[in-house]
Amino acid sequence: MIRKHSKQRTLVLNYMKQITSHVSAEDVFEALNQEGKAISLATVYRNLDILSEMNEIKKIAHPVNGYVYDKTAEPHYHLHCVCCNRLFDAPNAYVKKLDTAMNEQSGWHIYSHSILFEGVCPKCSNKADANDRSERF
Amino acid sequence: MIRKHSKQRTLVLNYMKQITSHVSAEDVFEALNQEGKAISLATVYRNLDILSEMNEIKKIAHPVNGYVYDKTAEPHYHLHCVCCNRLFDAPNAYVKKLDTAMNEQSGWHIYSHSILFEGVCPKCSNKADANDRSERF
DNA sequence: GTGGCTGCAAAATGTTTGCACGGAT
DNA sequence: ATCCGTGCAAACATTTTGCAGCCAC
Repeated sequence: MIRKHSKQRTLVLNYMKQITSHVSAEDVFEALNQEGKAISLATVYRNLDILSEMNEIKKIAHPVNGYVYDKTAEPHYHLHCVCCNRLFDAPNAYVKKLDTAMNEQSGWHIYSHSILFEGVCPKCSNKADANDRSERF
Repeated sequence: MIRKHSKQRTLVLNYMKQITSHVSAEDVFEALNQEGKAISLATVYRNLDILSEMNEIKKIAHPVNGYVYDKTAEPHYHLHCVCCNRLFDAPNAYVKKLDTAMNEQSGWHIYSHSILFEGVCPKCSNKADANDRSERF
């Protein structure tokens, strides 16, 4: 389908390229409106999906909070904090050879893979320690 | 919380232990009722969550179809067919050392990880080939 | 008898869709 | 002029919740 330029799609894309974490459609909707940029929630949903399709961003299934969008479509890995449920990018590089290996091993045509680490982020670890301490006294 | 035995939870657990793929709550609901085992959808949801909590099964975010449940809580890897959207277990073993490595690299307390391979399953590859062929003639 | 578990229906949540209008090409 | 994109509200799919009665302990 031939896509036309639209002010709203540009708003969404610019917002996505500037964020550092991972956002829901609702997040984008609220952030843009807070900035005074009027846009409807349905349009945010539509454009996030279109931008995913255009490989500008990536839609990912959050382990507990529905779908979130990633500022890039480049494959990389994630850390999920089971305590605060936030999602972070992992610091290591993408291991492309896992794809070719799985390709041969499974008989599938593999495009890419993603790794999701489950754990507790430093912030929540500290909070837990503080709680442990306070519980002891 | 103290858990009491219930006929319905046993039904759900038995069903989960016997399946080979990955199922939604709706799937479990329909399958059990088809077998003549009366159970309500809300109870299926409740028990799937309880069983996850008890580490008998695992709730996973399907990349496109909401949540599905895995017959085991043992960490392992998955293959997702972007064509038919079915989810399969990967044939390779869990690499525990990825967790310790990420632990050191990130400063997080890592529990486990999962790898999701994206690709096209053999069945869909064949279908696509057939289509290509038919389109040519 | 207490308190968890169930079915049912209602509610809540998250996302998509139909439609008439406005804007890009 | 065409037809894609928008806002709005309604529709929709999925999951959760409140409640009264039932059942396990």
